[in-house]
Amino acid sequence: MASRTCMNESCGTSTSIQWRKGWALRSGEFADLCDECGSAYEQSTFCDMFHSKDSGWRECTLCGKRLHCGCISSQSLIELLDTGGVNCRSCAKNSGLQPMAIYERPDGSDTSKAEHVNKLQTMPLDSQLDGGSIERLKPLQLRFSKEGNGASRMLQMHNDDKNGSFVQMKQEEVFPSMGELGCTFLSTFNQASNGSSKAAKPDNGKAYMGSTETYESLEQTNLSMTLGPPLGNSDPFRCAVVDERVQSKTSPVLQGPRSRHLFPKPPRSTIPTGLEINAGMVSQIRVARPPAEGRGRNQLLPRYWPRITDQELQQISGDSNSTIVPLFEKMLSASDAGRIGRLVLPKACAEAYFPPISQPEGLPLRIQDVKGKEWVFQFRFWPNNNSRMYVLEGVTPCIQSMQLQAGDTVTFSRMDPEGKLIMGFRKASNSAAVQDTNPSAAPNGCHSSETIFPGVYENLPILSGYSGLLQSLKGNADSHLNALSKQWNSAGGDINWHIENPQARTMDGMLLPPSMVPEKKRARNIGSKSKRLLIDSQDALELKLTWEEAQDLLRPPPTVKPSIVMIEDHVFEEYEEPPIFGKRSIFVIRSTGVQEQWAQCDSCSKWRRLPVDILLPPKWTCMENSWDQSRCSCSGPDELSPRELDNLLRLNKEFKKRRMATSRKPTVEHESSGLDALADAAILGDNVGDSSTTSVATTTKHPRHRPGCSCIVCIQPPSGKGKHKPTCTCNVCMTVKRRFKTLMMRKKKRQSEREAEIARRNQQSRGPRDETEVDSTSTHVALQPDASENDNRVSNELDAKSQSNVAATNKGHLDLNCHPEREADMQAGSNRVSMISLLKEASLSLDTYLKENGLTSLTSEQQLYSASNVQAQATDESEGQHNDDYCPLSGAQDQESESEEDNGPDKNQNDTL
DNA sequence: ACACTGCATGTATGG
DNA sequence: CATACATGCAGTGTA
Repeated sequence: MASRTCMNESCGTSTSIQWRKGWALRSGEFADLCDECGSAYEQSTFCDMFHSKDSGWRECTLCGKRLHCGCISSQSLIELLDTGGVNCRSCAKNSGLQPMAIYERPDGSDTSKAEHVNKLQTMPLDSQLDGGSIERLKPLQLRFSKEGNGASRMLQMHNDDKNGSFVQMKQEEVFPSMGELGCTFLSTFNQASNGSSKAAKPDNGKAYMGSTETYESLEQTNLSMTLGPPLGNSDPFRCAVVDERVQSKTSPVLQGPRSRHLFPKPPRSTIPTGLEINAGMVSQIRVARPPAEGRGRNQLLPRYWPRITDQELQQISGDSNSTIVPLFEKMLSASDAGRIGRLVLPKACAEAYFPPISQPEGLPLRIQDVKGKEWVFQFRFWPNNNSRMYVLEGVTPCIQSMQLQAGDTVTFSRMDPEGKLIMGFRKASNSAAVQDTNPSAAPNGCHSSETIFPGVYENLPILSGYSGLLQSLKGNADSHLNALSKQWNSAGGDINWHIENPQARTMDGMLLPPSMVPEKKRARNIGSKSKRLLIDSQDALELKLTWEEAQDLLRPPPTVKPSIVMIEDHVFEEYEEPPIFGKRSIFVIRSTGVQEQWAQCDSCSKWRRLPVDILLPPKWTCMENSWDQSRCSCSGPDELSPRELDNLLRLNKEFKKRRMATSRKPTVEHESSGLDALADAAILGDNVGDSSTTSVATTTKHPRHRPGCSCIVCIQPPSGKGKHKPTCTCNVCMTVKRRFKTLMMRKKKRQSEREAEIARRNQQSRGPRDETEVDSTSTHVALQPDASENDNRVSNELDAKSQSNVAATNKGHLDLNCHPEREADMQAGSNRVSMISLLKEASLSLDTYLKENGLTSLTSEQQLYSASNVQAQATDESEGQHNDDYCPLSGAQDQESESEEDNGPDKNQNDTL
C-alpha cells in the first residue's frame, strides 16, 4: 500500500494513496491534500505509480511485450487493464478495447502502485459511466512518469495557492540545494518518494499558477499522442544523457509527448511534424523540454527549451559519469551580451531551475562553464510590473571568456548527481558557417545535430518540418515556405553576428549601411517575431482557405427571417442567428449552358444532380432528392461517371493548389500578376465567370487599396466622387473602353471558335457528360484552368461571364469599401445583399444579366462603354472587386498593346493594370 | 566622466 | 489584454 506523507512537517500525516478528485484535469479542485492539515502531499501518486521499483516496465498481458513506463505514461502504446497489467496498443486494439483516457477513481479507494495501474481501466467510455460519474470523470495524467513528480509538485503548489497556505519559501528551509535538485529526474523522484527531499514550496504563488494550464494542455497532449508517433520535442529526461544511457535500447531519442503537458505545446503543427519528417536527420538533437521539477511556472516557452547535441552533452559531461540535465537556454540579447554584465533570465526558467530568492539582492550562484571554470554570478531580480525580472549579474567576464555575442546562446544545464549548474553556449555564427559548408545538411533545411546551432538550429527543423508537412499533405512544393525558411534561416543564423568587436557591434547602427542597420536591430527580436509571423502566415493560409470555402458553404439561418438594415446606403440582411454551413455542392455548366448543381449523398456518397438554386442542409441524402424521382434513394443509379467525378476531384485539388500558390506570391506581385492572371483567365473565358474563383482572386489579391496601388480603382480621380460620365475621355475611361472592346471582341471570337469546337466534338460522338465543364462550384471546385486546358475545354463562356458579372455586382454590394455615391448608378435594388439572391443571380445567364443591367449589347462603343461603366462603378464600390471587373481589361493588354504603344499616358496605366 | 544600479517603459508575445 | 523581456534612463557611486 503506497502512502504519502504530508509535507507539513508539523503534521506529517501519512496516508494511503487514494484516488482523489485532485487529479481531475479541469475540475480546479486539486484536493491532493493532507486530510489532517490540508497541506499538499509531498509526492505524486502518479510518479509513485509508474515509477516504481520495476523501473516502470510493464508487460502486455496478451503478447508479453514489454512496455516502458514511457509508453505507459504516453498512453499511446498501452491500455491499462481493469484487471491489472497493461495491454500493448495493438493487443488492445485486437481485443476490441477502445483507447481511452484514464479517469479518476471516483470511489476513492486505496490504491497501491500496482493497484493504481489495475484500477486504471480500459473500458469504453460510455460503458463506464453512469450519470453520476460523468461529472467526476476526469482524464488523468497517466503520462506522468518521471516528470510526474514535477507535475505533482505543481499540483501541490497549486494546492498551496488555492488554500492560501502559501508560505514564502526560504531557500535554506525548503528549497533543495542544487545538489538535491541536481539529480536526474528519476533520482529526484526517488528522493521524493523516500521523503528525503523536500519538494519546493512556492516562493511565489504566482509562480505556480500554471497548473491548470498544464492540465489543459494535457488533453491536447493526449490528442497529439494519439494521432502520431512521438513528437519532436523530446522529454528532457529521456533525451538527456541519463536516458540515453539507461534506456538507449528502448527509448527513442526524440520522445516528446510525455512531458508536453508540463510545458507549452509547441507551435501548432510545427515541431511534431518537423521532427517527424526529419526524425532521421535530427536523431541526435536534443530538443528537450526542460525538467518539470522546477517550482516555477511550468510554462517555459519553447525558445527556452534546451537544445543540445550529443557533442555538446559530451563536451559538458566530459568523461565523468555525471549526467547532464539540460535546463534551459537563452539567446543572448544585446543587453545580455553588452558590457552591463546583466543577463536577463527568463522568468520561468529562473524560478524553475535556480534557487528561489525572496529578496531583490538575490544570492550568488556558482556556475561552471564547459571548460570547467567556475563563475559566480549574482542571481537576483528586480521588481517589475508586479512581477519579477530575474538577472544574472556579473556575467561579462564569462561572456567574454566564451567570446559570446548577442545572438549566441547560453545553455544552462545541471550536472547530476552533483547538481552543479553548467553553463554552455553555442555560437550563432557557427550555424551559418557549418550549415553552409556541411554537405550533410538536409536539403530541406534540417540539419543533423552537428550542424544545427542556435539561430537556425532553433528554427529550421520547425520550418522545414512544417514545410515538409505542407508538402506532404498538400502535395505542394511550397516555395513560399522555403523562402520563409530561408529568410528565417538567415534571420536566425546569419544576422551580422560576425562583428567580433562588441563595441563595433554596438556601433554598427551607425557604421553599417542603412540596409544593414535594421538587420542588427531586427536581430534582437526577429527570431521570435519571424517565427510568429511565419506560423501566422501558415495559419492564415489555412484559415483563408477555410474561410473561402466557408464563404460558399454559408447559408442563412433557415428559420430566421433577416431584418434589413441600411449601413451607409447599403442594404444588409441581418440575421438574428449566425449562418449555417450548408452542404458542399458542385456547380457544373454543361456545354449547352445549362447549369447543374451536384451534391454528394451523405449516406451512399453518390453524386446527385440538383437544381442550381437549391441550398442544401449540412446533411443531405438521396432521400431528400425530391428533384429526381429516379434517384431519390441511395439505390438509385449513380448519375456521375467516375471519369467526371475524378475530374471534379482533380480540378478541386488543382484549384486548391493553385490558390495556395497564388496566396503565397509576394504582395508585390499581386497587383500585377494577380490582375494579369485574372485578365488572362477572363480572356480565355472559361471559368473566370466562376464567382468563387473571382472571389478568391479578389479577396486574396486585392482586398484593399494600398498606397501606390495602380489598379483601376486607385487611378480613378481622387475623393471617390469623380464619377466618370459617359462622355468622360479621361485616360482611365479611354483605357477602359478600349480594353473592354478588345476583350469582348476577343471573347466573341473565342466563343465562336468554341462553339465550332463543340459542334465538331458532338459530331465525333463525344458524350455530353464529358463536355461538361466544372465551371462553377460553391465549393471552389471551379478553377482557373491553364490556358492550354481552357483551349481544350468546352464551356459556356457567356454563362461564365455572366456569373462573373453577377458575382462582381453582388460582391460589390458586400464590399465595405464600396462607395455609396456610386451606388446610384447601380441597378436599382441590386444592392440588396442576400445569400439566396446571390446564388440565384449566379445562375442567371449573361443575357439575362445584361438585360437586367441594360447591357443588351457590348459590341458598340457606346454600349461597351455602358457596360464598362457599370463595371467600373461596381469596381469603384468594391475595391475587392475591381480585379474581377478590370482584370479582363488588363488581360487584353497583350493584344491591345500593339495598338497602344504610342499611347503615352495610357501606357503606364496599362502596364500597371 | 564614467560605471553601476535600480527602475521604468516600450514592444513582443501568448492566451 | 496581460505578461515577459529588452533596453532606456535617471540616480548614485567612484576614479
